Amino acid sequence: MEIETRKHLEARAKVLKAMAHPSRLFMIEELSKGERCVCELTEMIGADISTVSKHLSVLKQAGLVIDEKRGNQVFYRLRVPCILNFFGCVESVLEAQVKDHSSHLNILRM
Amino acid sequence: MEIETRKHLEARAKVLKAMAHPSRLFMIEELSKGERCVCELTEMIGADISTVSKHLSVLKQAGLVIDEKRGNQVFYRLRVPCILNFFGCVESVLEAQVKDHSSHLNILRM
DNA sequence: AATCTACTTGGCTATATTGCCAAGTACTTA
DNA sequence: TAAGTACTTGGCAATATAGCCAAGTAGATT
Repeated sequence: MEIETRKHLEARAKVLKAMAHPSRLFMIEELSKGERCVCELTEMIGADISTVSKHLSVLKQAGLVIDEKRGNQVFYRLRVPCILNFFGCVESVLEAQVKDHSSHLNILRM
Repeated sequence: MEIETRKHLEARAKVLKAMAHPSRLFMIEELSKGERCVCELTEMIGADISTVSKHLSVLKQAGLVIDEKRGNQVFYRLRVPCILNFFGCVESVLEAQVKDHSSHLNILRM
């Protein structure tokens, strides 16, 4: 495999990896509705604020969100709006799994 | 956060996590062109066959691929064709990063 | 200035992931 | 049946991730 290909794959993997956590997915969904401060996300997620802050920093490192300090709060927002379309496909993977599961059940029923 | 929401987020995170590795992204791309046996993928990736086999098993667990044994080879193929559209958005994240980087350079130039 | 609120960062432990080698399975061919 | 090919699985060491607490920073309030 070429070195360029590998670098490109690594860059894409980094973005996906950043999204690949339940709390971070939640944040992305929530931020798709508009900007949120760390304290709002913390309350919704119900983890320690330091944990939430670190998750947000992962999203920021991956280029998915932008932060802006206003007063003593820090607001985060999505940097790329299309992120959400993303989930359509993830859903179809999950639906295919459900389908397979039920067809297994059908086989058992026969 | 509700328990249902959390479960759903975990399911989606699992799919993304399975994709979030350079070699596995490569496999997905390659499989989008058609089925491939483990040995073909192994040669392209250049890792140990056991490593490649384990990566494929991660993709399978996540419901992204299906395997079929024919003779003494095992062929893998994508289970959900839309996976590739996925990457359009990842690309736009990466492009946004490049843009930001170059605007930083512009600032330095001023 | 002292205190409060909202965060970030360091440090730690527990847990998960990665990738290799070695060993096992399952077909195929000699 | 013996040996080869194509895989999968177990086991291990190195590395990365997750989440909490404690400590630090920065702006707001008293």
